[in-house]
Amino acid sequence: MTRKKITLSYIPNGSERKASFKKRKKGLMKKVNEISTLCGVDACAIILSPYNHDPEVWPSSLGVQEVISRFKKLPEWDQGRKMENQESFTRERIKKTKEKLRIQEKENWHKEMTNAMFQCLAGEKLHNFCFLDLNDMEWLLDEYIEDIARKIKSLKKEKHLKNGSSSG
Amino acid sequence: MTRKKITLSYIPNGSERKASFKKRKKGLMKKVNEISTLCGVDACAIILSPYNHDPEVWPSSLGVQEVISRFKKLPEWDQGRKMENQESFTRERIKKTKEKLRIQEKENWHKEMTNAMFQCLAGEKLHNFCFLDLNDMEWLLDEYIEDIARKIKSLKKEKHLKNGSSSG
DNA sequence: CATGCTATGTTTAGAGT
DNA sequence: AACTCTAAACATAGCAT
Repeated sequence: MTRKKITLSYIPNGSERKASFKKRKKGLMKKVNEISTLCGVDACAIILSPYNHDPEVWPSSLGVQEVISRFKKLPEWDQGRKMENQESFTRERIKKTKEKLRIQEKENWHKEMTNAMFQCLAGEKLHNFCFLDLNDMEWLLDEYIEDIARKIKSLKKEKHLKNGSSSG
Repeated sequence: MTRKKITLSYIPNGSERKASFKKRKKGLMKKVNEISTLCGVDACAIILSPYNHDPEVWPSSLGVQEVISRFKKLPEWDQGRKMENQESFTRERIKKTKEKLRIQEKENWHKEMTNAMFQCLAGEKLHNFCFLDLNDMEWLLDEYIEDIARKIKSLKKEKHLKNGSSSG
């Protein structure tokens, strides 16, 4: 079998999650483009992900600025009205969000453990972790992992050189 | 046959376009919800359409405010950087946009004609039309149509009463 | 005009490279 | 890990009600 029915909940496996994100981001971008082209409406999407430190935006930065400014300008909007037709959706979302929260909390614990470990390795630079949010943390961790991988590699190389050429 | 391959261009027929919009809006909402749930990212979509006077927003007004404020706050973003990976997409979009523009211009002419007609019916209130954009115009027109429908209804009722009870 | 249906076009999970 | 492939899941155009 090549595909199972999706269950709408957080994908625990990191690389699986990233792969899914990449595919779905592309699909979403296409959809936003399609609805705006086919139906002649202004549409944009914004994604904040740990995979790109900057936000990812369609149809373009300028386009979004425009849509946002129109969104903010509308006098009748007033921070949360006209959501009646999204009400049921929102209600359902609350349930999902709570489930997500539980998973996040579990993950947070894991991250904290990992962070503690990394602090031992990377020193006091990490003390300002408390000022960053989770996405930034994950990004930062990736950076450190790469950094450490590089160090390991260079150490191996060094060892190899020592063993290979009998320097002494 | 029940379905043909879509050609990505503005749907000229109004009701067809609206139907497509409704379906695709729902689909887009689902997708935004899915990517944020499955991949644990913050995502939102904003649509400005002539079908709703207010912008339509996911996951919620507050959620969008949050995403927008984070989007605007990010110091490294700086109004248009990090768009390299969307560059080719944007280039293609320019072509589509030009085509869309031509169609819009045609539609605008039509709307102006219709507006002129309504001005004759609704009087000088409409003189400030020139200060509004097209979406607002359409919304306003809907309002006037409803208003006129109400008047017609009440006139009919009046006539009915006169005919029914022989009020001397 | 909205809603529901369904055949078919489109997306994407899982597996392979 | 990033890319390709493919079949199943999913979205939706066109039609019917």
